[in-house]
Amino acid sequence: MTTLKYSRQRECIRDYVRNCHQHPTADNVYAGIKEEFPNISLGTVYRNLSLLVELGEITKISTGNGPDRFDCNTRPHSHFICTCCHCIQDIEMADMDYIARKASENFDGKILAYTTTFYGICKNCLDEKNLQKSS
Amino acid sequence: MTTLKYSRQRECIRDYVRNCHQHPTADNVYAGIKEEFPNISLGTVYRNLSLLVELGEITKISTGNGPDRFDCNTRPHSHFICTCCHCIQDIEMADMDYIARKASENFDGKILAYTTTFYGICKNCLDEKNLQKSS
DNA sequence: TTAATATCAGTAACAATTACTATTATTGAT
DNA sequence: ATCAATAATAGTAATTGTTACTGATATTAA
Repeated sequence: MTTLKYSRQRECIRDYVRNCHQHPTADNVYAGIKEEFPNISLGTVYRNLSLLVELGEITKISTGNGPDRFDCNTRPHSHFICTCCHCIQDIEMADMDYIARKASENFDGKILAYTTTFYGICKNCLDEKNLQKSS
Repeated sequence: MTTLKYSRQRECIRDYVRNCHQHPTADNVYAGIKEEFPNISLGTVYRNLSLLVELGEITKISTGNGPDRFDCNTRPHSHFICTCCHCIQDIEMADMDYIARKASENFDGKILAYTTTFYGICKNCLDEKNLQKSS
């Protein structure tokens, strides 16, 4: 077991993710903290992001295509990915573990966790195209 | 619009995925059809796999780490990934659209699709470790 | 202050996938 | 059947996202 040592870079990375509500990529974080740490390395960003994920301080979102994103929201929730502008939004669902309970019914393995990702068109893109949510 | 032309390689790739129920990776497909096409190119496999996905004949599964997998099952369903042996299994869920409806309730975009991925320990791994599903 | 060592910046390596190019196969029209 | 048009191919190079390595630096506890 290797003990954790403080680092200003890590704190900056954590703060950046905490205050960024756009689900930033590693590159976004890298660009975002370049001001404060002009010669920080991209490797340092990656290393600290995965460390923070391990510590449970942030979470990682795999989008399916393109780079992973990071999220300061560590409570269980889902994500919506707009197929039009590729933005990512949080979706809070009333009864999240209904899904796991239902899935367990006809499955003989042990379900420990799950993620749900929704795809569609976000409010902004609907508005731009003058479309309705229900049509 | 570019018209589609027949190719024996593509047919072979489609058949392979159709008959393989292990959710193969591009590499698996590549290896699997090497017998019939000894000098097929990996690029050809990738190109045809994504073409078949576009055509809706197969689906692509992003696992979050490691290469993408492909699935002959095009009906809406979920996947279970064993964190122990890394196998992937289909999970059929009773009321898939209950979830989409529920998520739509407090979301102002238009939800068109969603995927749920479950993580846990599969039956085989539970048995090997003499564990119970509920413990 | 010092010794131990976690973290760093910089860079090289890596794995998965895509793009490029000259050649080959398929197709529809003659 | 032959032929021109062009989609698809094999082979390879390039790209992308991420991780591993290395010698220097920063943090920590004694």
